[in-house]
Amino acid sequence: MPSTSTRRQAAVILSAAGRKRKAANTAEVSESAGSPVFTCWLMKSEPESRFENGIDVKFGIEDLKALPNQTGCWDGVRNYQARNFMRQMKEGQQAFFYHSNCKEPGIAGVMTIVKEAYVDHTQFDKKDVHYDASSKPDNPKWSMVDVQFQRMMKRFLPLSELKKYHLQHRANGGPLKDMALFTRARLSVQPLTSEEFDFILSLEDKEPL
DNA sequence: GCCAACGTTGGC
DNA sequence: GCCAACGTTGGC
Repeated sequence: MPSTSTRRQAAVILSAAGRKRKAANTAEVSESAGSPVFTCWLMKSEPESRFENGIDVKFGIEDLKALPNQTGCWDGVRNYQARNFMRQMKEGQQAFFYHSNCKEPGIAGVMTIVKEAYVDHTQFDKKDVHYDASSKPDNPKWSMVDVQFQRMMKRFLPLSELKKYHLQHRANGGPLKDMALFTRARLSVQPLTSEEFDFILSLEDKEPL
């Protein structure tokens, strides 16, 4: 969790350049730097086999759980915004493990960030699906973090249910009205406000909508 | 398998 | 720096 105290009401913040801009949402805003500080995350991965250049890209929450120490590196992110969010992650923060591109998409469990961003070695590996010929070892483009399995959700939270809440909250107000999963659909690593995170956790104890 | 949304690339 | 073409994501 962040060492600086946070404000949750602030919607207008000051960028480093000193220009006023609107925060993406009512996320936490740091006292000092003036950029939004996110503390919770959602990370997507595919739990079902799919072959890319002859290589299976399947990696579901069960695969993470099966690794030594239930810990693995989140490699292969090749999108700048997703990468930048990973670079903001701090050790000890929590992230939802989201299952995408599968029969039942949704949130499967919770993991912990156990190592902050470092060079993703797969960008230099010609055999890797996510090899990037344009990235040079003296100036690597892509980063990854290490994540550790924390727990399964008490019940799987399907995208369809989250979407119902999102639509409801968009109409009448509520914590999921701006959730990145819906407003930034293709982003594979996304920030959640603590309000979004806590609300989603509260759904575990509710009946499916 | 379809295709909408959207990020990236590259010509100009 | 614009923007059309292209490629990818990911729900359905």
